[in-house]
Amino acid sequence: MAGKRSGAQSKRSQRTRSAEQPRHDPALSLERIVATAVELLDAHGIDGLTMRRLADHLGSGAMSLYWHVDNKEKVFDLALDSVLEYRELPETAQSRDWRGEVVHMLQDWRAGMLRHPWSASLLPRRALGPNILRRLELLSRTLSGAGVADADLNVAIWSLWNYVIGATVTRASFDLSDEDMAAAQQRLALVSEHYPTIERSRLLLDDDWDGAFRKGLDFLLDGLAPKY
Amino acid sequence: MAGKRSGAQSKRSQRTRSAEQPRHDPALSLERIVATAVELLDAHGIDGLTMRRLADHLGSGAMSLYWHVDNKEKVFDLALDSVLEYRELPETAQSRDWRGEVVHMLQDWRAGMLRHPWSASLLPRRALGPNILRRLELLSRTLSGAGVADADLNVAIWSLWNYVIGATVTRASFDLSDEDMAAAQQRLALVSEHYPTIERSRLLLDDDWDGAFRKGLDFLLDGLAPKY
DNA sequence: GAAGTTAATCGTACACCGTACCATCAATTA
DNA sequence: TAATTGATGGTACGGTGTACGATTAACTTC
Repeated sequence: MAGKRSGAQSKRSQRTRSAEQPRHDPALSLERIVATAVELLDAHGIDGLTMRRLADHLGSGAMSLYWHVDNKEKVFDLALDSVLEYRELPETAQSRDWRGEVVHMLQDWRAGMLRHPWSASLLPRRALGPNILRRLELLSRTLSGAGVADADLNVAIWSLWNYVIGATVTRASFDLSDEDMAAAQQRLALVSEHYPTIERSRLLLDDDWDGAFRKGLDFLLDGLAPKY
Repeated sequence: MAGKRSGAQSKRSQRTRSAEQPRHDPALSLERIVATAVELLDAHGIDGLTMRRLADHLGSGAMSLYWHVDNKEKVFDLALDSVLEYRELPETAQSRDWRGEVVHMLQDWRAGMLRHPWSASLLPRRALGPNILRRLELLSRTLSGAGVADADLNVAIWSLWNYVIGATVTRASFDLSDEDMAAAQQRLALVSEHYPTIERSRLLLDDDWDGAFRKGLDFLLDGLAPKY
């Protein structure tokens, strides 16, 4: 099988030879493609990204994309990963306040995905991109530095990961159109009837999502590392 | 706008008048449609469900489905919700061992979704179906009965929810084809190089997902309700 | 009975999708 | 100059969701 440029990451790239352009310089590039894909996803949602539309916005023909990208799935992969870049806190100053670091990174994680709600719905079906791995590595290092034993690291990381992903996916699923929101409101009427405890705790009405995320995260960290 | 049978839940149904058939009895029914959709999703994954194929398996024409269902999205909604039915533990015996109850229900939740991996990837974009609400109500009631104050209930529920959803979505995303698994293995080679801490803790290699889920859940419950 | 209404089914058609295949052209290399 | 390669894109194919309208069978009302 294999397309024209399958295998590793294709593209020209390193080859320090000289400061010459590859050939002319190509109209398309992976970077431009991914950036435009993210724009389209932001603007029109996950179903609003089609190869033809993407090509249009890039001023090229649809099939030209396929020289740079194996298929549409890859575009999704790249778009998702591009949203998950993370710049570390400027001054780590040697592991001081590990808890603050963890909270910061996880809040940033969530915030980054919520800025692009489609990313949450993309997540379930994709493997781990490099940026996710980088975040996991960072998290591991921080927890490890805080004294968490290697044997416990696994569970700790997964717990935090699960919490963040779940929170993000959930929050994103509530970012619905006004129409859907109206339907949801309507459903809440039924809720009060059949689900009294939910009603009493105002579970679905309280919209301080960020605060709830932070609080729950604190509880989880309490449970994970009561001794540190 | 509106299709022929929009509005509430359509269908004939209650009307206790007499034990007579609605008309003849229709070849199609919401129940049959949903059940078959779940079969197809189980067998061929999320992209394997098309209206035409669904109709074929039901022995009907594709457009016939649209009398019972507004559109394909609704089929997904119904399929997802149908997977999330829950039978309570037979003998609740008045709130004894609330923690055991919570763990049971959340494990069941996760297990149910993992039995139908497509359900996890469906979740992010759908609103709360009745069965999810029922589970949330149950969870609320149990925690409330265990003494959690109404003010804290909100955060507690969301934390548990987040954890379960995240764990399920993550686990499901690793249920990939053999081919994808091979690619993942290959990526692990790079991991060892660039992500030493991940490598050391064997984060991605340890596959005792169920155990990790249980342990992390315990940690979370420890943090949530240390005093109960 | 007849006539009208409604529940339910489905064939056809349309716009759009991802992408295989192949032709094309510009720049580089020989 | 000729050959090679990087990069682009037109056309076409098989598939999708579903709008529209025709069709039939059962029930309701006279």
